[in-house]
Amino acid sequence: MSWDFTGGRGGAGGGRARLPSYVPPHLRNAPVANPYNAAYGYSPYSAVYNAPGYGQYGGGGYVLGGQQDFAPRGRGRRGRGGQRRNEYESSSSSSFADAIAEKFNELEVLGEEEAAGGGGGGINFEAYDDIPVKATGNEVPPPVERFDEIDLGEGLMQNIRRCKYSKPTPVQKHAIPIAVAGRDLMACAQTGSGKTAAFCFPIISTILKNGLNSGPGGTRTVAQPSALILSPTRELSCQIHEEAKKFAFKTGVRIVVAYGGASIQQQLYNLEKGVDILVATPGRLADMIDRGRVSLKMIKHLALDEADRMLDMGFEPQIRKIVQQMGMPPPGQRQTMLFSATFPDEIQRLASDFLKDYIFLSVGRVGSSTGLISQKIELVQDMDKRSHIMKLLHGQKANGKRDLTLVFTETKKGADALEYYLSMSGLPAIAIHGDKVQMERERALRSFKAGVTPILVATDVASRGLDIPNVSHVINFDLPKDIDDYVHRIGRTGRAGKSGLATAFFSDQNMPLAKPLVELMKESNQEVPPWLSEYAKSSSNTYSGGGRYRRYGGGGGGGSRHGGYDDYRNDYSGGGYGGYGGASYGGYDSGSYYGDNDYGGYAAPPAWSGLGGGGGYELGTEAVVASGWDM
DNA sequence: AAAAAAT
Repeated sequence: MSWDFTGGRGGAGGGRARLPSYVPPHLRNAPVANPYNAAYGYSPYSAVYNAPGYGQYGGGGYVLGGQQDFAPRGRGRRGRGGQRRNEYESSSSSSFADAIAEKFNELEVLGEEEAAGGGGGGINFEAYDDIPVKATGNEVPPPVERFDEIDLGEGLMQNIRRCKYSKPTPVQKHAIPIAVAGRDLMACAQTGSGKTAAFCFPIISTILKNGLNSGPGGTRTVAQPSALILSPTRELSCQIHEEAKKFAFKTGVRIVVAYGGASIQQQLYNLEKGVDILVATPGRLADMIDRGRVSLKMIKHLALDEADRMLDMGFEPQIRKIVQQMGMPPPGQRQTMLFSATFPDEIQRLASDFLKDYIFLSVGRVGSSTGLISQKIELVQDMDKRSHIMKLLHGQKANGKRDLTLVFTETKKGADALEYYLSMSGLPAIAIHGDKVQMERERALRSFKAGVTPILVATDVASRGLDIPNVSHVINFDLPKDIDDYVHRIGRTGRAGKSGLATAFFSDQNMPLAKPLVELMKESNQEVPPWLSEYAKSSSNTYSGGGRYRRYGGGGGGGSRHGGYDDYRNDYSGGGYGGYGGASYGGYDSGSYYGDNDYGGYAAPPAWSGLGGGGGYELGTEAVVASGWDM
């Protein structure tokens, strides 16, 4: 349903080929800048963290390092991503190795600049001293403080150094030892906190230890990867692929990406050359399996990025099919790792089918302080949204900022319409959404990243995982129905230690979101507009969950609890979900699962202090890093 | 009344 104006608008396109969707005037007849060929744009944050470290580490569990009042709730919001750009397949590279080598050169140059510049960019790390960490499950492997505490293999270690990851991020400190131990893992960590590396390092390391597939692996035409990484969007799969290639540089580990909207022939050809790690979106993967070109029978590692999205209503059947009905070894015979910044209990429950004796890891900020992301909610009715966004954007223009602004709309049509409106009004905007052909999607993203069109109007296709440097402003032109989507959306800014602004237009349509939004803002110490608080109060009785778009059953009770973050196994007050034998900490009883508006009355922080000889350790506080971050 | 994901 993309628009096609090129044919009908005063001959604007001249004799050019018709494009399947509207091209803003400033992009017509001009080559799109190609940031990718020129610079990898990896930003170089050497991990500079003031790590107070864990508290003492005693016997059965961690002793708190501080932050005694940490309540086990909250969500992984607050992206502080390392900056890292995507590089899609670039036709200009003479060879793969050259291309990668170029990237590392870029890295090194940037790394020096960054080092000279002082790394922190003026960020006050003091404000981010406390990152609560929680890991539950049987016999949880203890975290590490440094990459070299674990034998990841020389090749990988070298790449880690090349990437200037001098120190693991908090999620990496915990997840890597767990994953290297071969354990299953469900991990919640902030947007931009280094999740990609957290699952890639152990996978690459293990593959190196166990020996690579010799030759093409499998037969010539049936690829048999030993690891599979699934993600919910094509662009995110690309990004993960790019990341993973850097980590596997010169190790011999082969990584191939497969997603829809691009030539399957090329992807199949890449697979034929051999693959150890396959990064894919679900549809294309299933297609390849159906064609008999990919077999999952040798899978030893399965990672789902944005796992809660992958298991939400629309996606879950596909994923279940791939994981359970297409030849993959069952849990216990493979390692399964799920990562996301948000993890509702309902989804955790679904996901537990895929896991065996897993560890639940939660690394995030609770009641996060001053906030790299400043959230503003404005009361703007639908009919006033356009004039309002014009005001905002013109204001930014006047500031002479060259920063990027990411605008979210609810629908694809809405994205196109807004792109058109902004473009017609002289603002350099471009849209990205799932009705565009892949090339246009990638072009839009490139053009945005390069600053050619510093305004990107997007649907939720761009809400998760994408690491786009320099997004200083996220505008929720339309608020999402689900608060988790809001969390992911605003997590596109405030990355790499920079501050970010998130502005939302709240209209009458958004009443059901009032309460969860207020809770979220309070948790992140944002100033809540009085009118919104009022809405939240009145809506809490009106909307008791179960809205049309409510993805997760929600049972009611104010409909405000938004799961995630806590191991649902400890949150369960009823009968047994077999097999979870007591090892975890003493389990705070999280109060009523249903019915309580305020996150259930967590019985209180001290509840875990008596962790007897069990497995789970608790909490440390750590400083945040501005590096190695993301995904 | 939605986005995404195969052709």
